[in-house]
Amino acid sequence: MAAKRRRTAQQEHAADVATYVAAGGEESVQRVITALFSVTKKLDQWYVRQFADLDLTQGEWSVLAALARAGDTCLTPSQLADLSNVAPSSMTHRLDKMAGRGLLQRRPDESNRTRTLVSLTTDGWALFSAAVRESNVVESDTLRDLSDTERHELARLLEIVIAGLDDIEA
Amino acid sequence: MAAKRRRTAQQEHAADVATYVAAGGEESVQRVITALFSVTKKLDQWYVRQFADLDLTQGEWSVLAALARAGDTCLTPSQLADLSNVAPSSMTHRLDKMAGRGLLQRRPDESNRTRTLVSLTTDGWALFSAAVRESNVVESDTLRDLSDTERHELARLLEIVIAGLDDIEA
DNA sequence: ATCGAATATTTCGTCATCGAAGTTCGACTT
DNA sequence: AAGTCGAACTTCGATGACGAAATATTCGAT
Repeated sequence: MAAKRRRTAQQEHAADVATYVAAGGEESVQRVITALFSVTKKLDQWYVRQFADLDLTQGEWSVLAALARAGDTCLTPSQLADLSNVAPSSMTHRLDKMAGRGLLQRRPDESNRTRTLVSLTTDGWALFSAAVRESNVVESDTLRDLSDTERHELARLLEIVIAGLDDIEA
Repeated sequence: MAAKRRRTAQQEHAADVATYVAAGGEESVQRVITALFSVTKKLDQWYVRQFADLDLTQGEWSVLAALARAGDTCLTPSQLADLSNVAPSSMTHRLDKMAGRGLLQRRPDESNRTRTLVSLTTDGWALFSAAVRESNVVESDTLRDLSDTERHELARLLEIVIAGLDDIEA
């Protein structure tokens, strides 16, 4: 039962923020960033479990999702490596395995033969869809205490952040 | 210049959400979750770069941060593995390395000699503090388009989510 | 008191990932 | 038109992470 916990997640979170502030972080920044990672960390744990049912690692999922988001457009191994936050050399073996399972296919780019074009197979799309519907369950649970208005507001604020992300690294 | 991009991050994000919804996800859920991971993914990229300056991998950072958040309380390797989202067996070598660098120390627990207690050294605390101040820079940049009121609201909404996290897995 | 189950840590074999070097191809220069 | 530079992908050696088994200690039951 939840009442047995000595410290609630809220108190835990507040203490963590205090630690980062004491070490030199700004309060208004750390409060948001720490909360962000608390949520995604829990989500990551659940993804590992759920994807195991589908014989899918997080690395494979990131490839699957990147290709699905690209829609009809084929992607190159380099692009997939970028989108998956992984070294290009790591993508070779990962694509080998996934192609072996029939999730995707590689074909040479006719217009530029140094490139390889990767696209999802029907099985790949089916697995993507299954994974989305599975993960939507825990994601929905995660947000269950937020009203529709609050979800909308949360999305709006995060989208403001996203809009500014690409201009920062310059 | 930002105007050169064909699709803005906003449009990209909207298209991604549409893909997940088409695959069977709920719109109000996917809009939030997708945005969440967009932000943390970019942050992760920056952390890798910044921590490289301090000779720190993300795995080592998670150990450092967990010990710092624990404050005076010592943690066991198992607890650190849980908090870092890695297998307990992976923690052994990681602690070996960090102890070798003088960042932390291991000592046997007198009251239960199957346990080992890990705590930060002065050097460990110093590195933690340096890392927090470094990462606060990009984190602050990330939130630069949000007003104080908006940051507060964003933190508030995320904290609602956090408060419900522990009751879900049951 | 002793035996058995449970917990905490480490060791070991295997696989994934990384960075660097190698290979092949396209683009640009002269 | 040949040569050089750069880009894309792969191969290779080394490091890190995982799961299963081994070791050591505690707790509970007979």
